[in-house]
Amino acid sequence: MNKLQYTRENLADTLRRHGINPTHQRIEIAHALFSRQAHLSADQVMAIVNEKHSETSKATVYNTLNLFRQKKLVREVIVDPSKVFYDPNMEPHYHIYNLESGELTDIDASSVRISGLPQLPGGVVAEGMDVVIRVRPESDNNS
Amino acid sequence: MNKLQYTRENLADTLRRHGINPTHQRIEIAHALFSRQAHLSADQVMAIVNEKHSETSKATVYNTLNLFRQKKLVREVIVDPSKVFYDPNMEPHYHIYNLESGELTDIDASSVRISGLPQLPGGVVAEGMDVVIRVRPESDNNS
DNA sequence: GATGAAAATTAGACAGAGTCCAATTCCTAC
DNA sequence: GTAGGAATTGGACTCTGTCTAATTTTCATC
Ligand SMILES: [Mn+2]
Ligand SMILES: [Mn+2]
Ligand SMILES: [Zn+2]
Ligand SMILES: [Zn+2]
Repeated sequence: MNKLQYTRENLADTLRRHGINPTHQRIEIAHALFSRQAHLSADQVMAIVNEKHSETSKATVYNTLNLFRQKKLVREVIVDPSKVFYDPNMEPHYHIYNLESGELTDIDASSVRISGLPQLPGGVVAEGMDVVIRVRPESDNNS
Repeated sequence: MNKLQYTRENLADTLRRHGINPTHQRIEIAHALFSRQAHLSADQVMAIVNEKHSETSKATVYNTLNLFRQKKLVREVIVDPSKVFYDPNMEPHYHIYNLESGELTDIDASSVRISGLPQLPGGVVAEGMDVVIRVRPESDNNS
């Protein structure tokens, strides 16, 4: 499925293919997301990118993640009311969200069949569908 | 479907049935949500409850909405990264979210059929499933 | 009706995510 | 190497939501 290594060179090409000028900061942010194939918050991206030596500002992290989203290089996952997650997996897929741990897991969409959705109201076009299964550890009476 | 009027008296009974002590503030907050049958943010609830004369603090609005959620009187809808919506409709249903206007519309779940979802990982139990169709006005190249 | 304890409410300080802006730095084309 | 547009930066700012200690309300018991 993932044919190529996430080297800086390959990532720069990917950025160019998405119409994004591949700067040093942008490549590092892309590397953080793609090499891990994980759902990361802006804060987590910031920490990863600056762990060796500080080199990318908060403003740039937010600017870049929004740019990536606009250019459809990553998608946003809105499940935690306190922060957005960024997902480098653009294949159609759904999520399991553990309310206790905050852990976010992918569900492959190819096996899932959804039918009976109504017509959309006029004048709008669907941009995507999010499916989130909220789960809790067994026998947990809280929150 | 909604057999009874949302009078303060009936709402007080509903609160009691959910194990919630029906105080003046809690009844007003319930009334804001149920009489409108709308998806409201904490801020909107606050504005409605205080529009005649200020009588409910921000802390109480947040406390009460969280209490209602715990007691399963309302549900949270997480679609806007900047705020949570509270939904008095506890019937299984899904949502259409207009990314441009922020408008949130219900989709009746009874006609929707979802199959092929994988087994949940062990040790967790599903608390619910959220389905959100993100839409945009036709021919809108932005955001 | 007074008394006291538990429950609820409150103002305002606080925290964290995300945005904005003006100043600086970086790239690229000449 | 110069000019100009693009990108980055620190830090102030906004907004949603939480926390806390003080006050008010509720309610059972005398
Ligand atoms: Mn570096
Ligand atoms: Mn009133
Ligand atoms: Zn994912
Ligand atoms: Zn709804």
